[in-house]
Amino acid sequence: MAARAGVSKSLVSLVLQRSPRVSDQRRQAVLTAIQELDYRPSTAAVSLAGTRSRTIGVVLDDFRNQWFVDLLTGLRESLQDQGHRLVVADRFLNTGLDASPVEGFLSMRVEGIVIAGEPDTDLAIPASMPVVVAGGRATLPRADTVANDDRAGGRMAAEHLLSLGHTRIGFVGASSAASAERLTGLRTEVPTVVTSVMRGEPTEAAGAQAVGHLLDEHPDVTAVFAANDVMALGALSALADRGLRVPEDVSVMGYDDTPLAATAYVALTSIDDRSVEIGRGAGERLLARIADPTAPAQETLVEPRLVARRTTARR
Amino acid sequence: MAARAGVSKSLVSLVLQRSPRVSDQRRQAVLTAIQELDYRPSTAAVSLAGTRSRTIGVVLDDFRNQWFVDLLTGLRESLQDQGHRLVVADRFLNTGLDASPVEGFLSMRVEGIVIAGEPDTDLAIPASMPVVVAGGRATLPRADTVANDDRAGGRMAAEHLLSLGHTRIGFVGASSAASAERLTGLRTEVPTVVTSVMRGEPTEAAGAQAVGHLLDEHPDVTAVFAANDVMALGALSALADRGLRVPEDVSVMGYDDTPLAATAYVALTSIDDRSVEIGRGAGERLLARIADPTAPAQETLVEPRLVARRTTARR
DNA sequence: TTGTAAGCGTTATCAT
DNA sequence: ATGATAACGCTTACAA
Repeated sequence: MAARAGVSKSLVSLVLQRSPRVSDQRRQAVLTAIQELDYRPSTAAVSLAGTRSRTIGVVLDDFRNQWFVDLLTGLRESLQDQGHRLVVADRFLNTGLDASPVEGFLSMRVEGIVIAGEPDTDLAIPASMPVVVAGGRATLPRADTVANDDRAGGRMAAEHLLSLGHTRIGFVGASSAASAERLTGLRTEVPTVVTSVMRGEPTEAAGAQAVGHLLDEHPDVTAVFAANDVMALGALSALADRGLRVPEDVSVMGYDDTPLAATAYVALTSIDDRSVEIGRGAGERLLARIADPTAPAQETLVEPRLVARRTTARR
Repeated sequence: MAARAGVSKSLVSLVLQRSPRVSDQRRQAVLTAIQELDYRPSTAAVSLAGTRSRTIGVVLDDFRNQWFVDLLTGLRESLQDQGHRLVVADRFLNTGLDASPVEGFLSMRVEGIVIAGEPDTDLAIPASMPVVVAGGRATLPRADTVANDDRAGGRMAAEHLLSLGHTRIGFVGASSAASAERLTGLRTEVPTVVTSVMRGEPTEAAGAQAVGHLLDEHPDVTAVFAANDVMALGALSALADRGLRVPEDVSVMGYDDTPLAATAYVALTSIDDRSVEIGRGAGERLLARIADPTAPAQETLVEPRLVARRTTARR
């Protein structure tokens, strides 16, 4: 390549790395040659020859969870802007070629890994690899963690419903750590809360069933806090099926502030888990970890935020 | 590395490539050495030394459009299973480092690119790069295209509504090619269709507004076909605001069969655009294109499928 | 079937 | 400020 500019490869390399120790004249020569040849440095060669790959791997637990969109935004702000390339994979993206997404990342010699969501315990990440878990509750052995403060979110939900005059408050959840934490938060403010916690995944069906049980046992409940938006949606269905109006008869709120909740049609009051912030924080932690691999693992909690919409109203 | 197995690098290479011309004995030796050393071939070195990168780039127009999840599933089936690595980027994923996701892909020496959704016209893809547009209407110059047959979908919507006894049918859309095609399909079966097409993006708000106009002018409409699920959602809102029940007073259907439509709460009748199938098809086309770069660009239409749910009912 | 040696396109270390 | 040269970790003829 470099022949075109009439200089050595080393000089090209220096220009590419924006080194200041290059005369403007030579720099220009190289730059024009790059233009003319439509030249792009081979990432393969760069990461092979260089000391760092400048690449960070992001493992998504599931592309269907939309919160990763915001998480990525945050990660970009803290990582990409520092000159790192982001490579995204979900649990299945390159299986077959690799046993797990992590395999692929290791082959790519990524400098660090972000696990978005609940980490698979059997991910087999070498101890030397900097890792941060973003948004997941389960903490990986030596990994930093940046997550939503679910307990604070539960308290916020309580405060919101109390401020609207509700006293008979119900909770519907499932068997996840997040659900449990959110209930704990709620309970600190509303000790009298009545609950219906389903076993298994927090699905729409589970939400519908749970709210059914709840109302069977406590028909006087005037507000329901669901462990997440999907369950809240199930609750809305079940309530409608029973002829109960939301929010006139029963107030409903969810958690996560998913796009679903934000639609005008659903307009669900929810707790925003601040995914962008979590992403940014995770990126920063990862950089710190890379800079100092011996630093002790840290757990950061991000304060959530209430988003009031149409499904909650004054009693 | 290879020293551990007591063989040459070439032999290791052969084993890695699953070459049959290796004695079982040596192969075993290499395999155990790999285990013991926890060795992983460097993708950088592999793609630098090899003739092919075995990598395909996928450009998503927007991570917020969930249909790419299914598209990826299809792509995996046709591409990944053929030994190709998938690298996903959206329009913003690595900008800053690269001018566009395509820049990054070129640096990675991808063997082909899949544009998922509407292609940015200024993507600047070299003529020599195999490209297929998956799911987008706008066709890139020399690119193959695999897309949903929107016109057929429009006809299906018509048949569905007609079979339910509707005769006064309305359409709400926006200014996108897909919207126009879907209307065209509808119109072939229902020439008397009344329409309300908004300028701009097909958003929930646009859907609500459009259905408002439609009912103002044609209060006798008994069924509304929206250009997509999001607009349909807007329509549902507007209808509810007017005190009209769905489907008792008005039937509503959308297009795309998004996760939203599939929820029990919304239960929207929709047209499934068969994204998995589109992904698989796009992958196959891309492989064909790579195999024969001179082949003329082809346009493939995938037949959609009606998914009847609660928002449409017999008149 | 296995080994040898020459690259692949960069960066990095010395020189100059 | 610039260049020569040796890596980087593989693949791929070509030899043996």
